[in-house]
Amino acid sequence: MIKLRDLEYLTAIDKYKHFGKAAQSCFVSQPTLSGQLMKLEEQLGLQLVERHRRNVMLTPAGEQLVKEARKVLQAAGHFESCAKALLDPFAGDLHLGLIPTLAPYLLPHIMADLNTSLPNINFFLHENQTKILLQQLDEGKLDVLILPYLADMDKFESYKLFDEPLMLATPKSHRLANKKELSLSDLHGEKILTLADGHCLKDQAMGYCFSAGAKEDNSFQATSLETLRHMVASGMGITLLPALAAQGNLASDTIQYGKFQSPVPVRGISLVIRPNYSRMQCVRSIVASVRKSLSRIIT
Amino acid sequence: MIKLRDLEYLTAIDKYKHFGKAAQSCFVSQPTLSGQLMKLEEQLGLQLVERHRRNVMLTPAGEQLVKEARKVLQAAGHFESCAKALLDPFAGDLHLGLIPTLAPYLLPHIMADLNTSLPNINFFLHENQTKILLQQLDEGKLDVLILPYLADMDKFESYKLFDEPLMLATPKSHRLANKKELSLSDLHGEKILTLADGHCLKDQAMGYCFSAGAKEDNSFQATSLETLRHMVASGMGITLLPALAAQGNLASDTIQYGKFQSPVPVRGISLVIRPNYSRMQCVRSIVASVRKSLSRIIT
DNA sequence: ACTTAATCATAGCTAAAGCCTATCAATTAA
DNA sequence: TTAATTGATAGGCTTTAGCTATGATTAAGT
Repeated sequence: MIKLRDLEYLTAIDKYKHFGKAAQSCFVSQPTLSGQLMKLEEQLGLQLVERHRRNVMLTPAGEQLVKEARKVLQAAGHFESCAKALLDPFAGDLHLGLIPTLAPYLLPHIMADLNTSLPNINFFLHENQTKILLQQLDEGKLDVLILPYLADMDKFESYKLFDEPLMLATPKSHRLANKKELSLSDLHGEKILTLADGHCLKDQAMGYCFSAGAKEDNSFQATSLETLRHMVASGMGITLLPALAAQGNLASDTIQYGKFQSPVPVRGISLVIRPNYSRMQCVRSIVASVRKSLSRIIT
Repeated sequence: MIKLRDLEYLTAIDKYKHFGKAAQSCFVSQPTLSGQLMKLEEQLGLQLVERHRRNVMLTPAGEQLVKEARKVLQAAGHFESCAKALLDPFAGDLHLGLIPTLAPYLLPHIMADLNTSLPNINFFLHENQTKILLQQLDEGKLDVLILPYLADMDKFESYKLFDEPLMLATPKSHRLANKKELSLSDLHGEKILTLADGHCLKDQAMGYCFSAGAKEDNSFQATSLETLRHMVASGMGITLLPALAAQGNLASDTIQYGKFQSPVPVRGISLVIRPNYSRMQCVRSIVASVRKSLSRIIT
């Protein structure tokens, strides 16, 4: 295998036509350059340099190979400068995965801050259900997920970002619409509208509801939170909505959003990465940025 | 300095996503590849590979640098294949220098054979006076000279090709035109037309003439053998012409070419190269080819 | 749950290679 | 003839790329 150093020696000889000066330019002794060049010639099986006391010159083969050598060294130099440019741990592309019940409500609150604190990171956003996100994270297609951390994700590493309260969404006409001091136990006997299977929010929300004695309304399953919200708005039933989705008074004329008193049902939103993920500095910045953004919103 | 071997390891990891298999493809042990890759990462200051038991993947930086690495390796490969192509000692360009009193008369006799015996050599022909040719040979602008070898060329290496007799060129009307058993001493008292200074033929021819008691006609100096021939043809005088220039019966209706009896005046034509010239095999072929070509012409 | 297999990292060693200083040999210039 | 220049040679030192053996961790199978 050719060595890059030898190619440097060769180009230096071509430049200086003098072993001593060429060696000096390579910061080695003259015997070193002399010896290595001879080895290279032996290795290639052809003479590259014509040696005379007064006059060193390249053979035709040497001339031609110097051109090739320069190309190789140029490519190697590009490799190194490329590596140097990549040294900035706060630069490059980053693929961020979020679940559908979080992305549209969270992103408006965090992206501005993220782009400010990590100006050289290009965020690519991916919206999918938990299972798919985890698989893509594992495959390396995604770098970072933001989703509720569950026990079965213990092969990954997670950083808690915030707890998102679940709020009760009711039609204005509903009996719970104007109740103060709302508690989970108030759900007893209610039928709850839910999302379709696969959305982790469904499992979490129904977990709270079951334990409170409420039941799932099996007559319909919404494919998105917005569908769910519209169903509540049109009086079809009640549901639990994450705080961020309830915020902003969407359909506030027809829907009442109620806060639960303690124990407040929440879903814990975490940032999830592969263990050994290479850009930990970046991850720490993201965690800090999102926490800061959220602290202004979730009390 | 980056090492090409490390770049091979990196691309192998990219290909196999598996240290053991990548190492096998590079014909090294797994710990070797593992260690070298870690060194590379440390050297660049950035992580290239995300290591998991089940799943090895490149970091974004790694992905990008693998592309650069491939370019470097491709250039290196081209260097080596280029070297292999140059291995053939009987291929490539060769710059051949000849003097003006030889080139037009010798080349027709030798080029066909040279091109046959060295089909992959591209001969570039250069016609100049001895002094210039020697300087260009020394500078490496020329590879091989064909000219009369003189004592002051002892810093070069020479191979005798043939002895070219010098013939007497006279107008048909000249007193020596029809003389049989021509001898140098017959030149006694004659005035000899000569070439301009700088042509080595002038010095050689006049050397023979002086020692025979002839003198130089200072009224004119020809700049080429053809001019000289025309001057003889038009009755302006006599001169010595090299046999190859006299051959072919040029202007044979007006000029008589006479052979000298022994001692025959000759100029010894040699092939001259730099000592240590890299393509000796080629030189030997040229010498052999020219000698063979000439043996058919000069008796 | 325990065992086995797979896989990458670590430790310790060896051999080769690159580099150095000192010196030689050959040439050129004074 | 002498001194200076220049590339090659000799011998030794240090680094490093490579190996084998082993450890640690995870995935999978019984």
